[in-house]
Amino acid sequence: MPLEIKPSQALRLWRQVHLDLVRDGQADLSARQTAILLTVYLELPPHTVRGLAQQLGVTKPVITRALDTLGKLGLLTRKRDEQDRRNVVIQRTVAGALAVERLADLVTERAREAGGG
Amino acid sequence: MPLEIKPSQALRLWRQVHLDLVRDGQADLSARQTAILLTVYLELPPHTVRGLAQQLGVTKPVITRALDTLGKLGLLTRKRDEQDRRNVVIQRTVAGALAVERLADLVTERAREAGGG
DNA sequence: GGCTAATGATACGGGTCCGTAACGATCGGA
DNA sequence: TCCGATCGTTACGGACCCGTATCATTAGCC
Repeated sequence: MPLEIKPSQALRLWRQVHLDLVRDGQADLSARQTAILLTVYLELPPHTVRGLAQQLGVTKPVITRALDTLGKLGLLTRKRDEQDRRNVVIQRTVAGALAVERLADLVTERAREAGGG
Repeated sequence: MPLEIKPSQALRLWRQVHLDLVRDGQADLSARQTAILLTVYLELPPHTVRGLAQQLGVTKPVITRALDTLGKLGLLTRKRDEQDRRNVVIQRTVAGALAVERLADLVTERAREAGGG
């Protein structure tokens, strides 16, 4: 069941949600950080720095730094992989799950309002 | 006609579009910059620094700096208001209009794919 | 043990952005 | 003309992020 949405609706939705995020005083995440956060919470674990770098098409330091920031915000954590101690596994947190859930509700609600255009 | 979308669909859509933006090597815009850009292109002119600051709930320097960056990227321009030379009018550009249009298409297409979940 | 390969983190110089405060330019009315 | 109000911008010290190159640690294999 495809999701029917017109370009004008899409833009209104995109704008309104971003306005909400800014006004709610949420952390001003960049597109990269948002992509990382949602990938960790939507895709099946395990998530590694290298894997994320490949998925986003960016270098590893970009991921490391984004994880620093997102970790500082409490949205996710890192843990050594005990099977292969070279790896670091990125894990979800309660605060991160709440933030993602809040975003989902925000988009859903704004989508309802953005109808008919 | 409201836009029916489930939270899980909303999140998949949000993630996929952000992934596309990152992978396409677009400028890594923050939520604030995106909100400003779309406001200028969706709302009726004229747009001023003060007006944008009020709409976003941020201070004026935040808008000035965002306009510096977005202007450097060619996504919009500033012009003195000749009626009241204290004011600066933010104007759209061809490159900006194209970028916004591309975003609209991106969201629309990904929405189609994000259906059924 | 010694080698290579792979992982994630760090160093570096440079750019951007933050919030607060101050600034110059401009308007409008006394 | 002068003076307060308003506009957008800039200064400041500090924090974050960039891309490239390099690093220490670990794994796996001989």
